[in-house]
Amino acid sequence: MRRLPTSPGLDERGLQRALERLREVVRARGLKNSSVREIIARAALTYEGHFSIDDLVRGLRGDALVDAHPATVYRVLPLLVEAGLIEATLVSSKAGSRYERCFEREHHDHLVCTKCGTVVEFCFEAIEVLQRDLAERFGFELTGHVHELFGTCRPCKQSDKASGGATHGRAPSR
Amino acid sequence: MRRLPTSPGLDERGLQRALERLREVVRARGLKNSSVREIIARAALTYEGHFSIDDLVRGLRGDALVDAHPATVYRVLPLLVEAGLIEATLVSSKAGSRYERCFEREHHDHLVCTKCGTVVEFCFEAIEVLQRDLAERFGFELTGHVHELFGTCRPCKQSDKASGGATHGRAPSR
DNA sequence: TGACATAATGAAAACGACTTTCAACTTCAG
DNA sequence: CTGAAGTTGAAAGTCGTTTTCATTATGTCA
Ligand SMILES: [Mn+2]
Ligand SMILES: [Mn+2]
Ligand SMILES: [Zn+2]
Ligand SMILES: [Zn+2]
Repeated sequence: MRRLPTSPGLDERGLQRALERLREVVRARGLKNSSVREIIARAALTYEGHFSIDDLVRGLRGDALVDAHPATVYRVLPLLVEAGLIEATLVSSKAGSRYERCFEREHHDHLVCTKCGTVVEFCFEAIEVLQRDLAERFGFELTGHVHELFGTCRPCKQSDKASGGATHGRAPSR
Repeated sequence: MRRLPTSPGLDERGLQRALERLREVVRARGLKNSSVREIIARAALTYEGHFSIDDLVRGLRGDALVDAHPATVYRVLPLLVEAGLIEATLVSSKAGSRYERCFEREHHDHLVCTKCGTVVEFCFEAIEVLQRDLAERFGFELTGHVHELFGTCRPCKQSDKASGGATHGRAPSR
């Protein structure tokens, strides 16, 4: 059982490898290259942590790069998923989808504090193995899984006990 | 690792216990009793399997009982969740929420065939234990989790191989 | 180096699940 | 019984996401 360090954004060399992979998918699907798409891909790949579509759009504007239209971002993200650059994550949040880079990162799942929104990323091989066993037992070929744990982190537990409800830090992100 | 049998709807005695629990919550929250709410609760508790809000509304109409307005169902379901009668399930389906009875049923997670929609309900204590260990390791007090496995069931795998794409049974339920 | 076919884009409208508003209707304590 | 307060259906509103459509960008083939 290992906690993963916060993922830094991809560096320029990694970015090049990722964009190359994107271009392969674009070629394979008979699409055309587009600078806007690559700008969105760069923003997604260099984002540190989990992001919503809105985070990305705002980030683009903030970076003073050409800002892409939300509709375009909505169109591009599925392509980035197909290319294996990003993946949907924290799927059980009822408010909008969230994504994170998966390109050149290892698989992990999430432990979330429902009070303050803290997210711990972990990699637990024993559980992964049991999941595979289970799928095999039932004759399924496993293609993916969603595994999110919810609870109260230690700081939240303590401030709950002490002050009867005040939070210790940032508010839950939605 | 155990596969759960398909849950039959609750029988009349169980229904009475469940409604009693609902009435306790209603009382505790200073609400009033309502026949419509109990009709919706009955429909939810006797539904066999996983249901969407729409399934429930249609079921009510079909049973020739008083049909409740969708808005009312949307209002009542959270109360049933609070009372521990039902819970949200199959949360990663991007289309509307799904629920299932949890009152007098044991906890379980889901293995879903993404081709045909088949859902296998399983109970895997070893994984449950590891989840608790993990949360404790990181100082979290665990309150819940979402665990859904995705894959291809044996029939789908075989029809894929044989006919190059035809499904063996019903289509994926969204 | 065009010129054409076709993909990509922004803007706005449409969508769908869900929530809120509001007037009419129940429920229930006094 | 009566009134205060919760509940309901109907309709409007919200919000994330998708679709439509006119315009612009890309790439292939003269
Ligand atoms: Mn993550
Ligand atoms: Mn189930
Ligand atoms: Zn916390
Ligand atoms: Zn199947």
